[in-house]
Amino acid sequence: MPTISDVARAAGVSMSTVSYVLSGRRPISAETQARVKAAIAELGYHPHAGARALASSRTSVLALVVPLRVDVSVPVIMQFVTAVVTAARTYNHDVLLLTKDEGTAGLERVAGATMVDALIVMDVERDDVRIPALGRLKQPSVLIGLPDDAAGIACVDLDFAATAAECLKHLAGHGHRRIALVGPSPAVYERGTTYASRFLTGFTDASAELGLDTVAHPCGPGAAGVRECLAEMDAELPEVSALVVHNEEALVPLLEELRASGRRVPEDLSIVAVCPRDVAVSLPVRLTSADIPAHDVGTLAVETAMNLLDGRRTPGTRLLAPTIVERDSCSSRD
Amino acid sequence: MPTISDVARAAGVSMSTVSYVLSGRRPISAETQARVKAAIAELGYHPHAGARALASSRTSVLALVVPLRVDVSVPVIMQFVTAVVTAARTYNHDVLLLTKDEGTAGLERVAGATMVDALIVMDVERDDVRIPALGRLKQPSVLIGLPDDAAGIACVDLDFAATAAECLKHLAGHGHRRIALVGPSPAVYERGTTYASRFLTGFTDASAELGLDTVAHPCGPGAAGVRECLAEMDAELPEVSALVVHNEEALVPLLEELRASGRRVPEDLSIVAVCPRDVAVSLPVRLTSADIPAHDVGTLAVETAMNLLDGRRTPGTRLLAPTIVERDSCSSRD
DNA sequence: GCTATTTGTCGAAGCGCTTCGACGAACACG
DNA sequence: CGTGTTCGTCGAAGCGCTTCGACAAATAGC
Repeated sequence: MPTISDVARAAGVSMSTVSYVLSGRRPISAETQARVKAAIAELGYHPHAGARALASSRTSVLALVVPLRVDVSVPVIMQFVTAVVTAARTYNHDVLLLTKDEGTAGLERVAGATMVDALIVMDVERDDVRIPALGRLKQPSVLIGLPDDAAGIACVDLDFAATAAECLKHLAGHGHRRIALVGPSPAVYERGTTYASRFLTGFTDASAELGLDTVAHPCGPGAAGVRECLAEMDAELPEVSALVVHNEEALVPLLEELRASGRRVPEDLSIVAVCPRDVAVSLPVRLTSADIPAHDVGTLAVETAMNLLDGRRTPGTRLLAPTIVERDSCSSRD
Repeated sequence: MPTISDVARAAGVSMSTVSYVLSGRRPISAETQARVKAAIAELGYHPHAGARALASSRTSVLALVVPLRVDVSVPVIMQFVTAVVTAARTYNHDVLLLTKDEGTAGLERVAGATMVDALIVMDVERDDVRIPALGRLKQPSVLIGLPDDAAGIACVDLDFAATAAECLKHLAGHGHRRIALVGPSPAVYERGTTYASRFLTGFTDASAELGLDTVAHPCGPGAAGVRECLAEMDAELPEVSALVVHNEEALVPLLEELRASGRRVPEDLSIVAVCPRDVAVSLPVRLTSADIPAHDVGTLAVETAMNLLDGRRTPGTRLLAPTIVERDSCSSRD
């Protein structure tokens, strides 16, 4: 492996000149640059990441903490991950993958060892123990999600309250007045992931504002969970004409259950789902949905981290506005 | 951030002694060890990863290259990823995540910069351009998959040929003689991922050996793909009594299509699927399946990498034996 | 009891890079 | 034409760690 001094010798310049050609931190004449670059290419030189990190205290690596086997849908997680990795690469950074189950120790390990320049943390909970730990690190961090108290840490997420409101407005616009929310599984609420409660709050508020009759219920896993949820809703508010489904896992069994009980979508029952685009279009009925913009959120998280690294001030919290895409699961009721 | 010399001073020893306490490469008396460890704990010392990498040429990081938005099922990819990350941690390594779309350049970048000790590459194709590139690196690598010519690189995968044979034996054991294979989408074959062809070969060979009547067809995406695939099979080999499904994406639309056309599973048609356990159990009918042991494969890949790093010789290719788990989608035919 | 060996520790030399200060050369200004 | 600047380059001092050789002390071997 050639080193910077091999390059310097080959190009007939000093090491520092090579370094400045690479970093652009000082002006170097065009001819010298050309010679250095030629030498680099010819020798197949790559700067040693460790040496660079040691000398510059910059690693060009971002940590990304992902949840493992939780009730967040796996494809959505993967979308975040690919968005973050792709965005990081556009800033010449790589991504070190940590799992949530390492908890606080994992964060302290990679930060303490100066393995990363910044951290991006997914699936933060209402009162996440990792937040104070992140605050203690010398590296900046960005949360994907919105805890009760972010303690000054930057957050990025979809605006779930606004999303709920949009779903209701969409249905109300189609003439629906009696609407039920099929929420995430009770486990999600218990775990304290705030997107569930933010959505619920948005739902309740918008319902009042629009003067609708609504109920909301969590929905447990599997066909059994769906059946139970539907039954309870039916008891509390009979004859709903539309469903807002904020639970990806429930989508397949829900449609199956409705079909089995003879309720057609959208003729008998309209549905607006909150899920990524590809899930919405891959089901038997193409669902009108509020897309979860995993890609945008991931990209924005990386951008925020980069701003922080460059010492730029950034807004504490960025909530992305929802977009509803009309497909085939909503009918008008007049 | 305290450095090793802060620790040394606090413990009243030399830097090298601290280093040897940490690495265990030289004998250090119990008392000294205790003092050093106390100092480390008190100061909250973490060795600087870059400095360590520079001095020792070891990074404690593994690269993992994952496919992005391909026709491999996302949950399966995620299982590999979590298995690799978890296994890596048991060896005190972290994982740097690369995406396949960076191609050869990504491998050369992280290896050339000495960011990683070894590379694990998923989704290798029949004649993958990355294989020669991997051979040129100074770091060892492990492939998940089995190319035509691994060029001396270690490979780990499920034994798909044996899996196909097991599926057929299972069905034959239940008295089925006319069996169809619903294969991956044509795109998978074209891309040259060998698991598809290995499975197909195993299927054909076992079929001949067992004296069965079989057909095999790829199956395109969505309900349309499934319908077309079923129709063609029906034309070529009418009245099959069982299906081997080697296509996760097709599972949901396939079951839906069978239900719609009034064919009950398993009364009218038996099914053995090749998919991860959780997919098999989450469908309307719990499927008898050959589990894809993503966890085992990922773990084994990391173990292999570690052996390689320690200079231990390892077998060139490790193919894991399949396991068929009986559930509710196979009936006996006498 | 005297030479080998082992045990426990230290000092110093790098690992490959960035960055600061220095300095001559070229250029600008009045 | 002197005096400031800017430009382009160099040398050297680290960044924090590992590891090699050295060496005193303790232990073993005969």
